[in-house]
Amino acid sequence: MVTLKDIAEKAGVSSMTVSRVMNGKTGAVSQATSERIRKIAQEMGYVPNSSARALASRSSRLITAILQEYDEDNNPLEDRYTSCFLGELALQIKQEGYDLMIHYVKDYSEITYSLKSWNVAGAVFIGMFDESIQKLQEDNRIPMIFTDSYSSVRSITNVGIDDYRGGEMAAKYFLDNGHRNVAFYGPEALDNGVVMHRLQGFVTTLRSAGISLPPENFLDLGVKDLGAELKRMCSGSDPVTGIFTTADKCAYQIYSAAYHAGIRVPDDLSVIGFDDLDMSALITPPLTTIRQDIKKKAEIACGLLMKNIKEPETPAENIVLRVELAERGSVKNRINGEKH
Amino acid sequence: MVTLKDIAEKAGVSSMTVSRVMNGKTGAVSQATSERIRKIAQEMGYVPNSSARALASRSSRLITAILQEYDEDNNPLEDRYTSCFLGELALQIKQEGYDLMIHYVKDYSEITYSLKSWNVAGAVFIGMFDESIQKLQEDNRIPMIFTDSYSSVRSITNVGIDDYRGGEMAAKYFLDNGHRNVAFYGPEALDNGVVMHRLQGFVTTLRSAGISLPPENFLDLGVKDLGAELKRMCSGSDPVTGIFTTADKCAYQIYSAAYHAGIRVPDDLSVIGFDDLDMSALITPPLTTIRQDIKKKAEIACGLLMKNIKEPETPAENIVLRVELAERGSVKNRINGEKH
DNA sequence: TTGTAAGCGTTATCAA
DNA sequence: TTGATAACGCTTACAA
Repeated sequence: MVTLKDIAEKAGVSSMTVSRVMNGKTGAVSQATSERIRKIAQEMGYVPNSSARALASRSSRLITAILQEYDEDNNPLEDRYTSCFLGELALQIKQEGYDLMIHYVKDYSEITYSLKSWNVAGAVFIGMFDESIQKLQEDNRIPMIFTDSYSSVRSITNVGIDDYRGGEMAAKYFLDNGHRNVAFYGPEALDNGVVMHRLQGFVTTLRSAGISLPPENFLDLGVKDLGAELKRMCSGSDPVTGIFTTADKCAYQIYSAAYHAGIRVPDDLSVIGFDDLDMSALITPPLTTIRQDIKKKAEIACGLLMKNIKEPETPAENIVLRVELAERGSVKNRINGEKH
Repeated sequence: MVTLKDIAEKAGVSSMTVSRVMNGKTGAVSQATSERIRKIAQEMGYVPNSSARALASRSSRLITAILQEYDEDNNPLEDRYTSCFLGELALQIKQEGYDLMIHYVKDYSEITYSLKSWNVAGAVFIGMFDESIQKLQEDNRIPMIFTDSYSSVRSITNVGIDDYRGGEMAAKYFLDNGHRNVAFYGPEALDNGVVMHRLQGFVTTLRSAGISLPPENFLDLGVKDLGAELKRMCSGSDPVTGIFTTADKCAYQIYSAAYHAGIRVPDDLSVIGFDDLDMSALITPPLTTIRQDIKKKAEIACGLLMKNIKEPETPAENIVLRVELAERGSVKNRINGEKH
């Protein structure tokens, strides 16, 4: 391993001088020595020891991404939304010259560990951490960026989207296309800020058009036989004609279940998703969905993080990104028969 | 920040004693002191400083996953195969008590940095690194696990699958179902060991049945208008009836292009994919594909890594996992008309 | 069973 | 513009 000292000896200077050069503290070192040292370091294949750096400077150029580890069969990175976000984050963080660790955490002690153990410069939280936020802030003074949080704690920096508006748009689109009996498919809403707001936007908009969602039109993610439920809904004298779901990946499940149950999308059942994953444009029929810009979210998360690292006194801010309707082919217009 | 020294003072012992306790070097410390120290550490919220540890012990409980950064529009983690592998790897590595960094790398110097800078205990390479392997091994003495490598360097530890066999199975399945004119869709094969072997297995099997793949039946990933190409192939006096592709995600593209071109899968065109991503069972028709066990691959990669960390003299081994045919609904039997 | 001393590679601080 | 020295928090090696 090549150290500062090795280079210093070869160059006939002190290791401090080398340190200054390696850190680009030019202006403090003469042009000539600087050049010479840089060259020697290059030749010897010097790579700075980040551990030593972190120890001596009490901070590191290291960011940790904290993901919630639901359970062992449900890996966060198997979720396309999450992997897409993390991928973009990784790219951005690299561009800023930082390194990235990923930490799956199950409980509070694991979060603490991941924050303190490596003297990380900052952290990005991916997933639901609303309950821990208060304590997290008291216990740590490092910049933390949350995503999609609806925590009541005002002093956190968060990047999210307008979930309520997304639900609104979906409802409005169903209404505009002549759907009067619609359903919802998603996780039980109350334990998740994001889902709850999407659902609220959806339900409220329907209600103001005089339409209510009866309990039997709520399909839980854990439902045993989705196809059978769909069949039940889509039959009878007043069949459900449209279903809104809280994530595109759930829409894919609906497509599959519908196919096997002999229900045609969108002729028998229209579907609106949420996220606009790249797959959504590829499936048949292409999925009409509420689009959010995941990459932009990651970009902003990284930007906020850097800002907070450089200026620790930056006030907390909550950024809400827009959503938009990606109009494709999974909703049937029941007025003129067209498919969007 | 709570340090060993803080705990030591509170407990009235030396920091070495605390260190021993924290590292579970029980047997070297009396039961009583051990208990007491553990309790104090707990109360004070002690978290070991990994940087200091790494520095002092010249090794860290840190693994780096090295991913190839193709270009900025093509993030490795957007690839479902990669994110699935990495997700499982993250889980496994956590279970072993190690931390995980991810490094996107573009050139050799970036690999070197990611290996040396943090004194990592080991590295897992995801993607193609065949050219660098030789130099990598000379420059570094840490355990390195490669995946899907067809490097000619014999002394590397690798986990891969039987790509050739996968191609073989696809060809055989087409033949068994009465397809005589088939095509291939994938990246230009020569620059990628995995693709090349899949293709070879495919082509060789066809050839021994007296069938050859004319150049116009090779579709490049970069083709401008996939739908038009498909249309061209599927028309004429001797239309292509089946297409094999090197990854499920490419099969999805085929589905989409076929749909828009008015080509029915599998009635007009049968499709066989590779990987068996979770989406493949969900799309319509469900995709017949060559399945590989991505999670198992990650599990084995982690296992090999740990073995190499604990016993540095472990000889190199190349593990080849089986593939199998996931028979679903995207291949039509041209003999009896059934769809698999 | 416990402690002392030295040192890991770097940076902060102060002095020259 | 440069260098000496003392940390940073921990572990290794050895001593008691």
